[in-house]
Amino acid sequence: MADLVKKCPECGGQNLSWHREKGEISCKDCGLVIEDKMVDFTQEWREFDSDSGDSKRRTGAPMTYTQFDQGLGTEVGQKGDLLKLGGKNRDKFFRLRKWQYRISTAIERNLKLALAELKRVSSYLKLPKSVEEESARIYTLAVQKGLVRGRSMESVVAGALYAACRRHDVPRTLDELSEASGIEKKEIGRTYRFVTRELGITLLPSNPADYIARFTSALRLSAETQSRSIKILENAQKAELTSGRGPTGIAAAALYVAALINGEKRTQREVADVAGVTEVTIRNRYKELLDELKLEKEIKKVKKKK
DNA sequence: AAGACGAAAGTGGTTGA
DNA sequence: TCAACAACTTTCGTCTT
Repeated sequence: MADLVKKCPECGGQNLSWHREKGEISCKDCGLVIEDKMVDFTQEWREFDSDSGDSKRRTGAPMTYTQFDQGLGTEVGQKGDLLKLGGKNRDKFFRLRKWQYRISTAIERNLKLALAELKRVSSYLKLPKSVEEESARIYTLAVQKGLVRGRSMESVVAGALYAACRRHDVPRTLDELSEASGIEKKEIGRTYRFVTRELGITLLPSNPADYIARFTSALRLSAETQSRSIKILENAQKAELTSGRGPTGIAAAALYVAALINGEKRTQREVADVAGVTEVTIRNRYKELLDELKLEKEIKKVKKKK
């Protein structure tokens, strides 16, 4: 990480120091802070015993990403340092401080606004705190990488939230994000893809099963139907019906079939609405499910009971 | 009359030359 | 950069309950 920057852009000196605790790289010659508010992302996977723990662990005081500067603000030059410098250097120092100030306040102002927006959307969707933190982290990274330039702040916020939801296995559909944030669906999708690619965040395609719980309660179906649909999903995955398809469509179809079998019929329209897909998609998935999983018998059984 | 079904044409995004 | 392509949607007509 430290080797990304080898020379000080201001004075050309190579005497850089990396303060891990402060999260910054600065030049020891002229005092310019080159990288600010960096975060050490590498992970130590093991902690051998409680003694080595303290030295391996990289977290210090609690740091939260939902505070706009994470409590890690940096300023160029303290009073004490200035007194040691001669006139010429002192001028330089003031210039640098002004410059740095401008940049950091711009970023911080942006972050402050963005995090307010993020909190608003997050509470609208009733997302857990962990997701909010995660998305704030993603957004902060995006800002530092300059990924927000040319994009609206709101859309990047929405994209970060979407990514964080996926990471925490509490997926919300793009439609829901879109409704909560007022950003167009495709715009969210676009920034989401862009941001995750640029930040190297890899995400598994979301699992249809993660949607089931929410859909079940939205349709007020029984717990049996829910577990039934999850079984159907498992079989569908074995039959390789799930790859390449939209996870919401699969989840919706599985739930629809399960409801049918358990005699809690919902119309395709109802299921389609809560899942955010069309009836047609449900029909297609539904048909595939019947073909591959031999569920016809079970459905007929229910029909006979009538 | 409402829901289920299927065909056909359109949309936005990915992929591979 | 463009064209082919897959998944999904929209729309609409027909069949079933």
